[in-house]
Amino acid sequence: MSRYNARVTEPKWQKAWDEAEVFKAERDDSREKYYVLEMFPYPSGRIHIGHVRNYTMGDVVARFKSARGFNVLHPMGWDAFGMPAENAAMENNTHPGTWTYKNIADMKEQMKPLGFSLDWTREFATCDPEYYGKQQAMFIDMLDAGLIYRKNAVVNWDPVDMTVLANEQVIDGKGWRSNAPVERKELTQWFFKISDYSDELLEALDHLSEWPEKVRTMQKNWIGKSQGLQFSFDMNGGPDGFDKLEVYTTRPDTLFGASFAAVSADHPLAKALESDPKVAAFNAECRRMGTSAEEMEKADKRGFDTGLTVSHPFIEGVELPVYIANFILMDYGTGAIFGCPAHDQRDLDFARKYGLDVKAVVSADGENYEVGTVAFTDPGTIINSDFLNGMSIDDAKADVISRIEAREMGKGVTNYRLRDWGISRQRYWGCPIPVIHCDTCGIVPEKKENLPVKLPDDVSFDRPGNPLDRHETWRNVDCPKCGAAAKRETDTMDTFVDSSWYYARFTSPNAETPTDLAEAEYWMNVDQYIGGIEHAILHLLYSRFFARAMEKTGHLPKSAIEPFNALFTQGMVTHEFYATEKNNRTVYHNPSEVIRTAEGATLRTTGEEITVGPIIKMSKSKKNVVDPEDIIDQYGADTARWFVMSDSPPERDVEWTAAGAEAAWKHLQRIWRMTVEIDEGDANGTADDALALAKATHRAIDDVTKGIEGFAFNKAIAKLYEFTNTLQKSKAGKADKQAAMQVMAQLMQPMTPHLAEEVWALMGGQGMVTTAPWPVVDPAMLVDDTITLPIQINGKRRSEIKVAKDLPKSEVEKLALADDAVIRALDGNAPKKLIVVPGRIINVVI
RNA sequence: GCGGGCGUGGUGGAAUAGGUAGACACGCCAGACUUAAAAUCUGUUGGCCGUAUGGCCGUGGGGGUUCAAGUCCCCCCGCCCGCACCA
Repeated sequence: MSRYNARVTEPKWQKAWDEAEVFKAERDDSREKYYVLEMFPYPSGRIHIGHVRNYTMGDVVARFKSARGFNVLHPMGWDAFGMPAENAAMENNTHPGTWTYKNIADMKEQMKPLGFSLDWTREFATCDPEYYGKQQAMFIDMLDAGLIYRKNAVVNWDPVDMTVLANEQVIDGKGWRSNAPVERKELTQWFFKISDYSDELLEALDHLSEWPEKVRTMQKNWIGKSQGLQFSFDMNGGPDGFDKLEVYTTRPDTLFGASFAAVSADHPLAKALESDPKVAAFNAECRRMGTSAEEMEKADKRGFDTGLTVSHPFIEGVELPVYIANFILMDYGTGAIFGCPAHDQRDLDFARKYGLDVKAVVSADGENYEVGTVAFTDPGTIINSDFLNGMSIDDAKADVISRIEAREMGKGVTNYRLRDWGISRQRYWGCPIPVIHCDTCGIVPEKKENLPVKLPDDVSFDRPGNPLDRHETWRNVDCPKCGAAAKRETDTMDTFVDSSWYYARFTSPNAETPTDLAEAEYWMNVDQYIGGIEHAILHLLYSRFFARAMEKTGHLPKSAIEPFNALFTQGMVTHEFYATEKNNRTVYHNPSEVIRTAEGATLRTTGEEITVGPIIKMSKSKKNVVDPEDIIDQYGADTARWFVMSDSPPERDVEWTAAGAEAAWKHLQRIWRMTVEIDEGDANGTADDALALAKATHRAIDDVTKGIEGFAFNKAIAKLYEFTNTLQKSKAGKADKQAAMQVMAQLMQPMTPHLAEEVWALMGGQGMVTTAPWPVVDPAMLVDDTITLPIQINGKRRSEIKVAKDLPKSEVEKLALADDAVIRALDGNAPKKLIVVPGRIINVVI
């Protein structure tokens, strides 16, 4: 019996597809298009089994839609700018570009054998000058359109390396290389005005019906629309220019419970008080935390009593102390708050720590009570609040706002948590911001005909900091406007900018302009976008904004402002990890170095005992990565593809196990064996068997189609297993089995295209299965005349009866009461209740 | 800390709209084939009690609604993702 040899078969079919150019996408206005896109990878150098899963999902959809007659666009490219290239440059003394393009070549080499239906003619990398030059052109247009501006913002500053650090490079408040405590430093930075679109981005979420609810909720919360009150307290004893303190609150109803006011350490007031060394020291301490919100919120609540007070607007003679506090974000609201400890947990923690009053002003039952360690944040009635007493929270909010407005102390405002998008990066390996700073003309965009502003190649990474800053010939240019000596902007763009429009570039990857509107009109939107849940907020929100900004500047049609029609977020691939201890240091081992048994694990080379760690996301640092190349070498691409699609639902994490891969391989071998057996098999069979097989075939078509359409690939595969079992046991004749096996090949094609081609060819299929139309289900073949109804007695399943599909309810009741188990249970009595759910279940209540 | 999600046999998981919990697969066990092993095929397999008909218990834990709860409601626990300069 011939064994299926993936190593020979897979390259053969890949060559055939290439030669027939079956995956090349071309605009054809007479055909309906379908655009499938997986989030493009960062070229780290190795593909990862997580990539295989991501791209296989996209490939299944692409191949399925293609079989369904759509004109499919399924492109691939590289998210190629970013810090790892610079880190590699520092470590290995290579140029980031050399490193990146080598990685791209390596990864492409690893992806090709997987047989994805990708149109490689559209490939690009975001670090190609042809790509980032178009991005610069759009930057200039967006600057003209008022979508970009400059303002001061804080960055993590490493005082030893004299460089800006990313949040992930700050570890416990220290620089990752220098180990020096980081400082917060203000720099003038470039921003996209995403906040202009806060409300629109929020409203439009409601129409993204094919996005996961959880992603929409996360974005909604991120945008964080709130109705609140912005008003000024009169301040007592403040420094010059600080006779007022402006605060923002979403709980004006709790104003009578206020017991303190607090400002951020970055607030102008806090800075103005820094002549006091104690204030300066406290502020410096707060600023030592790095810039991430997470760090600030996790830190112990701490405050500094400034000795200043503010007057309560409604309670004569009451003054509240003003603190500088480490948990107030300067970026949200006004950077200053009033604290009502009874009804906000952070304020309560703070108040308990500093011995401030805690007065309940909202009560569930209208009665007064003592607040313990948990703030009361539920709805209720206002108490202890003078003219607000007895009101609901909403009425009290409205009342306080109107009174404050009447006294001209402030006003009700709509506030958003969403901040403008800071895109300045003080780094080399990114898209240069195409502007020039001229002493006379100010900020002048580069002339479009001079684009791209290319990154200079002659740079060194032997010292920290941005090489562009010290590159004199690159930096010193003539002002495009007046011709005087001027300086180029040395900040480059956040890599999120690169990934905010690549989907649009794929529709016309060689256009002289950023997009070709006719192509964009035809191919946009992305019909199915697939990627990791970790991108739920930033990448997806930025892309939604950027599409709008592109539309405003004429680079996308109006119809494409919401670029992703459907979104699917897939889970990670996980694996247990292996560790040994050496000299008190943990050493991690790759799964390929390990012999794993049911009891434990040993090192392949030395037989040393190994600790088996929990199942976690595959990561380089824990070395628990499985190399797809090894899997392909051992079993072939189809096995890898089949395995990552089977078992786990795609939105959930999947654990890579050697046993699972082995099982996938066995199944594919079994399919091939069956194919050969059918080919060599008996022509004779009965009509009954033929009908049963045909029914099973149509059942399989229906199930697999629904499975793929619903992104339930694991269920589609389970149905294919069932169909395989049925087909193997079938006594139908050769022609009938061949027909069934052809359908099997068609249904398997999206998952295991190479094997499917081979099966299709041997079973006499016309042409390639990759280009064959999807099989059509005959609904008449799905119908069964009789159904089995379970009988419950008091809610527990005790028996079952077979009845005709459309037997009337009264007849079903009679049959149920005649059932042995029911007669026994009733013991001559009448049932209390008899519930018949047609087609579903019978429940006899005794 | 805040926001979002997930939790079902030994394992991965299935279960339209509240209606048979455990489809399908792995593993285990038993059998067939084989000198033997591998491969393959067949069968069994949630736990406990029972020779058996059968009974009880079971979807992270606790409570509730219902004729009926994995599914709905309340409380709790554990794990994962994000938190704006990682990509």
